[in-house]
Amino acid sequence: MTQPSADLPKTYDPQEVETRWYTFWEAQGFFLPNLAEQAPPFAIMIPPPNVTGTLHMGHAFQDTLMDVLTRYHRMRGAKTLWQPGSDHAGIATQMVVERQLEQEGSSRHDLGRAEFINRVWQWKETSGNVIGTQLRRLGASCDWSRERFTMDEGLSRAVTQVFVRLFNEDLIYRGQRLVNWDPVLHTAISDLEVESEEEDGHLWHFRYPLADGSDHLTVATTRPETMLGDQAVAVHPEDERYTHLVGKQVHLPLAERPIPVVADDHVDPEFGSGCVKITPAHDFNDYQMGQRHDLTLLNIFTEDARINHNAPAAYQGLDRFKARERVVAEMDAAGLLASVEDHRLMVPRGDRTGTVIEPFLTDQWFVQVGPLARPAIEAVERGDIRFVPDNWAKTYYEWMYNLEDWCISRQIWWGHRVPVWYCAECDGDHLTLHGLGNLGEGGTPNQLAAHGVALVEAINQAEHIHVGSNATPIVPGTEDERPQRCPNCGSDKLIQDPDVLDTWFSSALWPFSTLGWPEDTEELRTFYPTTVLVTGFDIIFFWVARMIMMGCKFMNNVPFEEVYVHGLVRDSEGNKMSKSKGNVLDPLDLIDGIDLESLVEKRTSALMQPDKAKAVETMTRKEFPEGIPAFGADALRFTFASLATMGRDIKFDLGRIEGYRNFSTKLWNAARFNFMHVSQPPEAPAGRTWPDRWIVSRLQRTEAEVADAMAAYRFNDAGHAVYDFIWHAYCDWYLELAKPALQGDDPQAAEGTRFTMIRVLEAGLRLLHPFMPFVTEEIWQRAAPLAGCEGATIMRQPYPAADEALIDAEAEADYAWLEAFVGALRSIRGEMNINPYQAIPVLVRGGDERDRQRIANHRPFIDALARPERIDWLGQDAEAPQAAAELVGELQILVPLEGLIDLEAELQRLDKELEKVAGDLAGSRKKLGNPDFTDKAPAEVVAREREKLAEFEERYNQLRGQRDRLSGLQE
RNA sequence: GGGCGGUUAGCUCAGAGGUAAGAGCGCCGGUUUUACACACCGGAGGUCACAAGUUCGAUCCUUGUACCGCCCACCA
Repeated sequence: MTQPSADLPKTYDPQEVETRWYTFWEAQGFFLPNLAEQAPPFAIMIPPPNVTGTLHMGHAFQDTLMDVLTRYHRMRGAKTLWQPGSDHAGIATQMVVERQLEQEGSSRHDLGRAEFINRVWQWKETSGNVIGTQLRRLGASCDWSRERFTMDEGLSRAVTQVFVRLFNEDLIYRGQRLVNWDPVLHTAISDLEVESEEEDGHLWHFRYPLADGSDHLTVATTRPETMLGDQAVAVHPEDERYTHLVGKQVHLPLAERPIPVVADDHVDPEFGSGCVKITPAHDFNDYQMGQRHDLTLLNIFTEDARINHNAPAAYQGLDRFKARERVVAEMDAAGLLASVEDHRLMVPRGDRTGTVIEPFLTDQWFVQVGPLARPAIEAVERGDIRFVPDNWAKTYYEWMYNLEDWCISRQIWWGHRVPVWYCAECDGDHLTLHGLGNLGEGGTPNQLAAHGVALVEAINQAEHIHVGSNATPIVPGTEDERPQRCPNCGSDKLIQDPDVLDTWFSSALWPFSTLGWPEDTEELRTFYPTTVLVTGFDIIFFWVARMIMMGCKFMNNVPFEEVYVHGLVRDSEGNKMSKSKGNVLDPLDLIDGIDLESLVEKRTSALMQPDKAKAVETMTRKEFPEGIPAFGADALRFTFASLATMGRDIKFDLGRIEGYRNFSTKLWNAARFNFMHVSQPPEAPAGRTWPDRWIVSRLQRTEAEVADAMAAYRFNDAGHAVYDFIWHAYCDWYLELAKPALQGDDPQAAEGTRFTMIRVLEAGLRLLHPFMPFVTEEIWQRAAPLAGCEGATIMRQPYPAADEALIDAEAEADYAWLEAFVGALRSIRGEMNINPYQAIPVLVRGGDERDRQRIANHRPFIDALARPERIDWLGQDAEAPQAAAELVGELQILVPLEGLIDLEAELQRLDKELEKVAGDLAGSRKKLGNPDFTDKAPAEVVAREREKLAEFEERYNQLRGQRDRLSGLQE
């Protein structure tokens, strides 16, 4: 068993403590749920980070919230699973490894498919999943024994199952469609992976001559190069300028072929000339119009967006942007360029490569989402899934009602390969094998056979296989991994579809695939549906919606009951953090610290535009002149929890984390104080003093507050309640109130105080543990035995729950009185600049019997906290000396001025106070003078207002009298 | 074009139809007291973006305006 050091240093050193405890927890298996336990389940699936990724602030934020929830529910007795894992991140990972190969002067094509995939696995084993280590540093209490990877055998089987079942239900189909094509990656991507930004461009106006040479039409385009694929010119059917031309032909320049003029509602007569060129194979709108008018789909691009053989010879092989220049130049030369104007337009770019995406005509696999969407929408409507905050449900509906079919095939190598085969014999003409190495150039199976090439060998060697639209898919039977023979001809020469599935296809299954589906496992029965999903709004469409669809489809139940949607972590200026902007903070640097030079180096090395390095450096040096100190994981976690307010982005500033680092130190020192006074378990006292009863009462209130806040995912409120309790109630007041007894000469009183002091500390540690797991464990290990607790770890102790019976109104009233009394004296001291250690004589007057008793009973506390020299009662009519005065209820507290206080200063102070009370008084009178208020407002509100008025009046008169006496004496 | 969110103390943010709007940081003044200067004590600081409406009462509800931000959408 790990033990905290016997002599606690003055300041808490998180680094050593944190790693020590994490190792212990993990080794002891404290993170694993006990399936045999009779307890309600609580499960959270981690949104699987990319295996290529490192922990950024967004992760750290999100994972902190998940861990707070996990630890909280675990301590509350739930059978708790936080399921960790990572995502194979097809495109991202493939890019990482390809970049490596590039540095070695190689490429994936040099390696071939099988070898390349090998290489990726190798990379994954050695350097993948850095995040796992980082999560541990953060304190994440995931069940690492159940860690999953989306390409694990089990998860891959789930992918195949899902694909085959959807395919057999016609919910997955293959089709030739216009898709978003990334010419750098040579793959299709989904709509969601395209990010459109407004950019500066031009609008070119071209003249297309009529075929009969009589006139011309002017069309406007932002993409001149696509004209090589134009199939028509469209005008609005009611546009009188052009109706007579509909049905005629224009001559398409450069391509030198005739195309028709068609009429279509979609054309906006107000825009440009009111004529639109139609390129059905290269624009989504034009594709639609092409369908309506039965136009040919003429593709003029290659896979890397060069001009292909369908265009005039002079253009073939040209890059799209070069082709654009050339088209413009030639049109201009031919006198057909009418004008050019500047134009802002939305440019679609790939979210990974940043390259301009092309609408491109290819064969792809799609999920028909309509039938899947309906139950998923209903699940949220019915309340089976609740979004927190609930406005996100609207965003969800909005998207779900407008779903387009989901393109799930990707032309990359790293990922789950589409579980579809084709028969080389039956489909001998529809399959083309490319890059066969020494077997030759390639060709269809039939052609290869004609040349005497062994098909199986060719299949194995093919670097790329093209599957024609008419090929017949063969999918595995439900239990099989792959079909052995063609069901049609019995041939075993089957060729697998070359595409892999969108990464999100497998992540959509995460909530059940990680629990063992399609097997009916105990974990699945126990933890599905999971309790809550914690995620950012940015992946509601990518991931959340798809999990709901898949869960409803394959589990007949929602994947989670609640979705907590958090905001984005931004820098202190409110900018999105990004490496290319050089404004990122690494959560690990906040935990362990980093010196300025390293920080500057780190931030300037990953810039997109290297010329910004100077600015980034200046900014960094200004913001972090001393670098970043090691705040510790606890401080970082508490900061995130405190900033986690509903549906709002958070700006991360160092002041906040510094404050919470201080909080951990504060707690540390409160513990040191305890250990100074408590060395063995104190005896339970026969009766408790009022400060003891008060702090216990206050603890119950805090516990209730935390429970309410946690139930509503109000992490900030929960954190604040604990903070306020520990710092302001326990440290500032309770420990100060404990000192007289601890240092006094009544051993029984001291023992009773020790008893309460250590037990409240212990409860406070448990209360705080989900937020600050490390420092609480470190202290708890030592405090627990003294507080009569047993156990190997705080993280498996029961979470403190409020006990109504321990709420003590009387003790709370005593405390409130004392706080006011002491506060009054401190305020006089503070404002009159009296040294805190100079004893001051105090006179009291007025008040009631209760006040008398309290002054007598609480005298030791008053002495300790306010240091009066003596307290004397003054008769109601007795002449008071010149004095500074405060009021506690009706009790007047006077501090004689003589030798202590400046009369002028006290008069000013009184005037200020009088002014304030006069304002309150007037407000209250006005309110009560309004018959509408007294008649219509609820009786209790009116009654409370009357009480208030009486108080104000009393207070005002007292202050007035004091002021008059003082100024009278002055004259 | 549609939708969503924001505007409260110098800064970062909480907040509820009804006392006198809060916290942390920062600021000002005081204190090295035997847990803690990463501390303690006292204090200053807000027309709750603007306008109208509902109400006995609005900073909170409604509508509108302004500014900021985000998401979605096919105007070439």
